[in-house]
Amino acid sequence: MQNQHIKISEMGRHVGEEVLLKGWLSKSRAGGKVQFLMVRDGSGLCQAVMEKSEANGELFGEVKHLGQESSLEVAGVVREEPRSVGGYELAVNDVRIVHKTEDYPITPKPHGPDFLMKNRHLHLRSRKQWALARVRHSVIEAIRDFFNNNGFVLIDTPIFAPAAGEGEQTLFNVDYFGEQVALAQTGQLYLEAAALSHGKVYCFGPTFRAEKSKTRRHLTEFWMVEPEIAYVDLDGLLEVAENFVTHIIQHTLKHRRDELEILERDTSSLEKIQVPFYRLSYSDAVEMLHSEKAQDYLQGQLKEKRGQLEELQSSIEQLTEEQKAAKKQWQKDKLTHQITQAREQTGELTEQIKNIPLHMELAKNFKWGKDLGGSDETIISNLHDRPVFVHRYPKEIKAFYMKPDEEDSRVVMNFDCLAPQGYGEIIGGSMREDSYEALLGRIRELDYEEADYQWYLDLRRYGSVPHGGFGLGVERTVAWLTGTKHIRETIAYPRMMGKIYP
RNA sequence: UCCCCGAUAGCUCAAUUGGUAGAGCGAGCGGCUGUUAACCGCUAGGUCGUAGGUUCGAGUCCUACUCGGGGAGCCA
Repeated sequence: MQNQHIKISEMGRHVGEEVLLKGWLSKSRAGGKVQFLMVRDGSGLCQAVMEKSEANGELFGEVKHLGQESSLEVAGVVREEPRSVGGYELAVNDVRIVHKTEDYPITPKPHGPDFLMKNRHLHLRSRKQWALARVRHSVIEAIRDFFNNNGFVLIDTPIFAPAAGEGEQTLFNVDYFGEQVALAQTGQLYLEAAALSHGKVYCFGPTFRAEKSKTRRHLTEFWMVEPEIAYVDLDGLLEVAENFVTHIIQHTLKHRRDELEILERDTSSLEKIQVPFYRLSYSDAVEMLHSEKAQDYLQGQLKEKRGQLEELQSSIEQLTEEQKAAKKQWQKDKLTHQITQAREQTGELTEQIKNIPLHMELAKNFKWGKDLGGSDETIISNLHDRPVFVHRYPKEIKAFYMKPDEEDSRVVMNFDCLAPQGYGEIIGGSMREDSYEALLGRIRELDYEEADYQWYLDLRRYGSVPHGGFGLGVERTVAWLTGTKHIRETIAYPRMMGKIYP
């Protein structure tokens, strides 16, 4: 074991050399005279091939009985091998067993989400979860780079917060030396204060929402980055936001190709994305929902889904035939599994088909003044091939600190950014009310506790300037970039309603 | 909070109209020189989520509860 220890990702540079890999056995296939060990070491995956010889007979037998996820060190010669993952493999000379694992719970077969979440601490080792974590890492790297390289100063805002930022019902309450405080839902108010010191600032950390939402888009603890800029207007904010999102995409595409491929993400829709994004006022969005175009789109969807359903049903019939004809038991089971899956998809499609007329009704009858629902957002984002900014929402459905539009006092100067392909809202932002009187009026109108907001009002007493900012949800962004259906896989230890272990 | 679906072996799932619990994978043992969800043979593995009810008889029907999945509302 004198060989140089290298990472699997570096194997291409060591062809023909004797090296040492240190890692874990992710899978193995044993033959009588040769066995294939799939080794992972955190940097990648490598097939190590061990041939039985007179000298290594005992070791060969021992390695053969190693359980999945045993940890080991493997010495051998790197060689090119097109049949192997990554194009290289290791011809094994020696193996040192570090730890023998027995009965590893997660097998290379399908598992249910509940089981995987209960074994999240082990699930993190699986290939897709590994890839997902690395994409997340790069997304966060891109976020930090963008702000650090564009003159923003990082400000860490508190997690114990005395007053509600928005929506008082969704707070997690904490006992703070006998006083009831809440876990922060946003750092924004504190950030506004800091923006008046530095001009451009951002905060980045976890935020907490006690929303009782059990959907694929919600967590109770999620990471949000929030920039805040002094002397900016709404157009300026939109420009920052679109440059920011584009930077994240390009950075990820540049550094995480392999991971996106493991995740089977079709990157072509991401490659296309460039500035400027579409800009649509709320009022125009409402009109779009009422338009022929929206109805046509939904009709098209209906037709497409029905086609898919028919296709699925005929494939189920075919699979059933095949299953009857299958001789081997394992073939039958494989087909049974496929049929089960197809049936599940059928159920999903049927549900979607059932919902489309409902969505058509919702869109057609959408009343100005209401908030956009999930289906409305999906319609709007799917009518565009790039992200869409929807701006200037009705004042009544938005937070107290948002600044009304001078040209139309019914709406505020805010915006949401809708990611394509129905991944929903990834950004929410606004211009902030900078007039003392107007802000105080709003606080009184909504019957908030005036005393709690004195420091916030101070910002309008002393050198108030036009300012604004936005927040981007990391998990939703990662879900979109990776094409992950459920947000719970985009963070190592998801916190959701009723889920706190491990 | 509301609506829909589900809970059977370690895992993924079967079990006809209610009639004494099955398979694959995984695990163990053996066989096989290159496997890509390998393959072949054998072995072990179960309080059918919990509690009650209907019935001669309940995994299957009914009620309540618990847990999970999907969605609505709300949101990033």
